[in-house]
Amino acid sequence: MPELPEVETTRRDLADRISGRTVTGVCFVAGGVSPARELGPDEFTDALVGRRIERLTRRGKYLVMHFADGGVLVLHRRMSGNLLLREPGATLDPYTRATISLDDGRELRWTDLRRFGTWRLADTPEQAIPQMGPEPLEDAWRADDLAAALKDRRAPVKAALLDQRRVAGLGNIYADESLHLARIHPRRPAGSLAPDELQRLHQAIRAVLNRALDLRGSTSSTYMDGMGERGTMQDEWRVYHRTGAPCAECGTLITRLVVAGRGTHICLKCQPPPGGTDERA
DNA sequence: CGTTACCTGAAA
DNA sequence: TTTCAGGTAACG
Repeated sequence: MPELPEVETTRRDLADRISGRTVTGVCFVAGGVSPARELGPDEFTDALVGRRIERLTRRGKYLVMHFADGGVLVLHRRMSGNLLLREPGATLDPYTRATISLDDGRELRWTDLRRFGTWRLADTPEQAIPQMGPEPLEDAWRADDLAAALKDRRAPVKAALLDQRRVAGLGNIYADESLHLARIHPRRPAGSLAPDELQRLHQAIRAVLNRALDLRGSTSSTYMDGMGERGTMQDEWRVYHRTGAPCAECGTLITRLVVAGRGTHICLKCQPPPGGTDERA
């Protein structure tokens, strides 16, 4: 899915453009699973129409639309969801599953090829968002916090990075990219990292996420920002989706393996396997 | 802990 | 035809 940088890019694109607008209509495209799983389309529409959008925030990979009455609409894009703001009469976007009409005539469109994305209405964000770890781009997040989150864990460090309860917002792309930048093998037990490795990983996560934010995220197939444009971070991927291509650091060909059930991309020379044993794809 | 399920393709 | 897919929840 869109990970932290992609969700934050969308938030920045849309926040000022939809703040102050009132919802005038909601339409769910018929057929298939609706993003609003908990309420029927009519009920959901009734619950949204007439409410004024006050601001748009983000927590991990969740987008939160705050209404003037204090309630929230919490969106999660999962694998292929996008939230686009379109002008009146704009041509239809592929895989549009739902639309929210605004009082300036513009329309928010929810596109989602795989239909995994979810919308939840709640009184507060906490009601709709599960417990989640710290935001890695906040100043308050230090190497010590990462160390504490990984301490005593025997799970592969990559699995720990993908666990939103330890750090919020990392997904498969930026976990792989961060581990390569930090020169750490994804199968290393999380609790086995030395202090200097934790330091490097902490710094790498920040560097990778900040660079991705500068480049407005990564687009490989379905991701788009709030205006429907592509990000360009994919042009700087070090390992992700680069199986068989040379590592920019040492020229070794990038290997693909499966860790924590996810496709994982590494340079075996830059990221030596744990235990000295040979590791293959 | 790892695996499966959810859904619909796109790419090999 | 088969594999892979940016995420999570549920299951064993």
